[in-house]
Amino acid sequence: MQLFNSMTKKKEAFTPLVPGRVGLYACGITAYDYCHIGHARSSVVFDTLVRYLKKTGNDVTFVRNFTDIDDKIIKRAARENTTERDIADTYIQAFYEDMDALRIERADHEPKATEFVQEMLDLAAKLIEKGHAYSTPSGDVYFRVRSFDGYGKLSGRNIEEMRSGARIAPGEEKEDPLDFALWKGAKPGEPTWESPWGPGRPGWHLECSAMSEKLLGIPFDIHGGGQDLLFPHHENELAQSEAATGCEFARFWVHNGFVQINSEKMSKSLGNFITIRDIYKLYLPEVLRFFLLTTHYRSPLDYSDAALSEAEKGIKRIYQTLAAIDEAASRSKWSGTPLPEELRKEYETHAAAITESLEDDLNTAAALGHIFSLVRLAGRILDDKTLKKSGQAKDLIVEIKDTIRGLADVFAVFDTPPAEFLENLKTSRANRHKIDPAAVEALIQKRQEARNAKDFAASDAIRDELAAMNVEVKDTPQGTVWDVM
RNA sequence: GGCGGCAUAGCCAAGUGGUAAGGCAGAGGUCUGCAAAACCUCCAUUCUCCGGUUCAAAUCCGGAUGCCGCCUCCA
Repeated sequence: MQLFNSMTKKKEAFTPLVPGRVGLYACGITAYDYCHIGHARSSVVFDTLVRYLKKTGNDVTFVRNFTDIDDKIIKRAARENTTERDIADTYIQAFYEDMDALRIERADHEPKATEFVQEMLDLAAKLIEKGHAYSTPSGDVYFRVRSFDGYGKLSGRNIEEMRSGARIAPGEEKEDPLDFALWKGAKPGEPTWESPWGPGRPGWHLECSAMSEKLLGIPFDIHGGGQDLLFPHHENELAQSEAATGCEFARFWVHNGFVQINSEKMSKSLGNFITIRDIYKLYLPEVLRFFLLTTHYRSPLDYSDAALSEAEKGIKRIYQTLAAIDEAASRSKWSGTPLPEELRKEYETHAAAITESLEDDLNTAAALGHIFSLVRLAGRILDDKTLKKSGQAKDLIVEIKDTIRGLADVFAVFDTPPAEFLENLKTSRANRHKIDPAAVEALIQKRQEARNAKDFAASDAIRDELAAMNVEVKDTPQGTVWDVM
């Protein structure tokens, strides 16, 4: 497949180092708070990529780490008068709850930084030995940025330009403002580990270098993460690993775009921070996942209630078609009316285009476009009085259904039984609008009585009343049913 | 200030040289007591603007304008 490589800034044909085996490392969360929509996006992007690589025949080893020791965790533990371990465990647990609902598969390895302290110490020692790092009197260890020629090659910066902006903070014993910490000497009240340089704790960048090398070996195929990690995190990881080993670190760098709120970056200071669990209160997880797939993974994605609700309508339509196909296909007698060749061709064109879209830098947005085209094709057949009785046409719509549902192993949507999805959606929407089903049923009963009496003025008035509650009524041959708008 | 990205219909969005996918909204139709839902059909001679390259450009090059991100922790 073609994959955009942040290192070269262009799409390249992706082929694993060892044919049929892919090693992928994605930076996971720092466990100090609930996951937000941005984490959801990043997780969905790499989950989808892993699923696609597996589907196309690769044996994938996927590593996603947890940062369980860092400034923010320490701060929160202090504020809540508990341990760093407790904070990390709490939010790792929350991560699993949120991500399981989003159908994010567990990674093959989910290392925690604190489990790899020895590997980090070894790596730091190796860097010191090679002259790429140095320790300071207060027990810090810094990476000597200027000692590594390739520094800046990933993020497209050069050292001289960066130097002008960098400053050495008071109390830091850096040789150069650009140097970054591999190891931080102990400060009062912080958890520490023993090291050759005295007690302290690991710097953030070091963990990913140590864990990826240990679990995947270097070089590995794909390193992923959010666009914001490109600099300094990934640049620093690369410098550490390549300086220490002398060989290439990661062959492909894949970065997902940001989720924005009203075209602005989401941040706590702006007060536009949206957690995944906040969204689940209003929308089904499957709707969120579908929404995240409607935009190409490298583009910025603007989150809004309106956008999510639009996505909800879209996926509802797909499920309604799947349900309609099931129902149509359940009849037992079929005519011999032949299926027009061009309809079959249309199906094949779109079905092939779905695969081509995914092959092209995991373009889920384009793939979804073709899925909708298949939905419309099925709708046309279902709408045709002659064709809907044709055995050949039935075969095609069933094939359309199987194609869409078959995509579930990559998209991780579309494989809920349609009736169940539609029912869940109704419940989700009813909750969102605070609709009391019993009250609705009572009104519908009243309306039915009016209708039976042919008192349409009264029945329409009740319908208006329901509409004001966001309830829509549908009079079907099987009786009146309702749904939430 | 340095580096980078983006600009496609009312809104969202795909599209890296061959003549504008798809979704939502909207309009018309089928159905219906009337509706709704569903389904069908229609809906950008044009891709922020100005130049250039080319037989051919939304797509490449140069310039302008606007928006955004990174450069400090961040998915």
